[in-house]
Amino acid sequence: MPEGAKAQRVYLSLREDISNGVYTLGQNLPGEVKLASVFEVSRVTVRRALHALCADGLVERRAGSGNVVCNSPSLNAPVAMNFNTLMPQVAEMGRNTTAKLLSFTYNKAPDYIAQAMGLATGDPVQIATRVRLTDDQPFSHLTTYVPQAIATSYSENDLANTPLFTLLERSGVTIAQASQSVSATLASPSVADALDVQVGSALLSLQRLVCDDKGRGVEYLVARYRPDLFTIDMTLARVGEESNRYWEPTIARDTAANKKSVSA
Amino acid sequence: MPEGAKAQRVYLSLREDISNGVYTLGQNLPGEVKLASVFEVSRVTVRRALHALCADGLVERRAGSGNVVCNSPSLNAPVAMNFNTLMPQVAEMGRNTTAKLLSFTYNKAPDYIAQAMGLATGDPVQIATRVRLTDDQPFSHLTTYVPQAIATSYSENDLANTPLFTLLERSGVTIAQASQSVSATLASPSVADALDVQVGSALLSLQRLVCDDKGRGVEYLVARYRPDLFTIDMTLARVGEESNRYWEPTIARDTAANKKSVSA
DNA sequence: CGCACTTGTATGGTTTGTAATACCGGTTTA
DNA sequence: TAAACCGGTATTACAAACCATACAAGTGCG
Repeated sequence: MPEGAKAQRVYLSLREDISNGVYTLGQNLPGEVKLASVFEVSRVTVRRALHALCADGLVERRAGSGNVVCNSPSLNAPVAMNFNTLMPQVAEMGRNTTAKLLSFTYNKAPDYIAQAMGLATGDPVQIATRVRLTDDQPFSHLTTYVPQAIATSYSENDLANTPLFTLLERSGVTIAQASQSVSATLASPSVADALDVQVGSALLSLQRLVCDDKGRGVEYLVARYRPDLFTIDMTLARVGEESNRYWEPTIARDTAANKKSVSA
Repeated sequence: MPEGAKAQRVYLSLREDISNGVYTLGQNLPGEVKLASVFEVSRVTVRRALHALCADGLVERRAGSGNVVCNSPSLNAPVAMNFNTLMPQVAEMGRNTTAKLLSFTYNKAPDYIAQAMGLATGDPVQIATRVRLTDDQPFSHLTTYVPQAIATSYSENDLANTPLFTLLERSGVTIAQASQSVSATLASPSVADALDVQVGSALLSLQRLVCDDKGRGVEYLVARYRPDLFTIDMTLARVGEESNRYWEPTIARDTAANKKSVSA
């Protein structure tokens, strides 16, 4: 298997560091030879990455002096969706953002999904892939799996305009519980294309299983988010006495105050 | 800029499709020539990708017959730490895992951290970098920033053995609130080395600001987690009536039951 | 100035990924 | 059985990416 372009890895890594505040706007960045030894590549490769950063307007190259950071991408970014209990804000977002339906089929679900939802292997599910945009910028790539019996109660058109929760609850499903798991993955070509990022970028990954009051799975979500446009924020309060102190999530509908405290 | 290995793109794309249910377990996958034309690469390139998939145990290659899907990824994942309210389980983990102190200095904090903690730019903070391992596998890379006045109440040795929360509360600090932000980043050379992953791998990223009862920042955490060994899990319950339904986090100390439902 | 450091440029050679083509052998189906 | 498809293998060729090196030129500082 090919190793994957090294120059691109250097480029992405440096871009990360800049947007994460490792290198601030003043006069910084290690020298080319230093970077080359850190990344264990040749200086030519480092230069390719630096040229790309320069073309992006992130660094300015000064012969004899060094490379200075002259802009930060995510600083003035239209950041971010934020949520505490995750779901409610997603529902609210449904009104402020646009969605695009990429694919829509009925098929049997992958085993691990069928198993998690409590379906027999081979049961048909509706598989829909959507992309959500804010200000014409795609920030999330969602693939949902819904048992066919439930899914037939709404149309392909509904899906493009209305959040799935609303559709499900309108269909008479009583949503009771959800369990979700957050992780990170690399952008595969298809989602990279849909999210308008480079292949190999880091993406926030979310898997969610939604169950009704009878414990049957009604939705399984596989989501990918652009980390520069989307973060999962939450605030916790320390409660309890003495040796029995523990953390409790703060239920904050209006979390505007938190946005500034922990940037991203 | 290099384009990034084609064979790898085909590999990732196919893997995505398999795990997303586009190709199910039966007898499928288009022929090699068909795939080559779809991806607009040569047949040799497709074959490389298929060989890699075969080595992963995802497809079985049958001469004369075709390629059949024989497994789905993420099934046998060696998952994972899991937590709901994040903090308590971290404290529990402190006893089951080992930690290694990589660096320990007093220095001025980066601008954006000083600002978030409400410090004057230039105020010295203790900067400690630790790696946590489970079964000798490093899974998290933590960098903590603590104001020097507070940090002097415990020793460098304490830090390697005891969770920071315990140390802080033992020092008389009244921890009141925390706000955190979850995202994804690429592995930079230094953390990649510490976490034993390739440079450019995807990592789960967590930033956390902890404040005391007077609203002063007492700890700022920058954490990186290996997505294959660590996920953030949580369960939510749907409560409320009719139009006022919303999600509420389930406070689950014992979340063993959730582990199986949403794998990773 | 002169030294130490930086980026800019040029050269040559090696490695790697990719393409195009041809041929062999197994599988399926008419 | 024979034709049509499939994957397995091999060859040749080309281009891109990468590396190592050396040297020129710009900058900052004592």
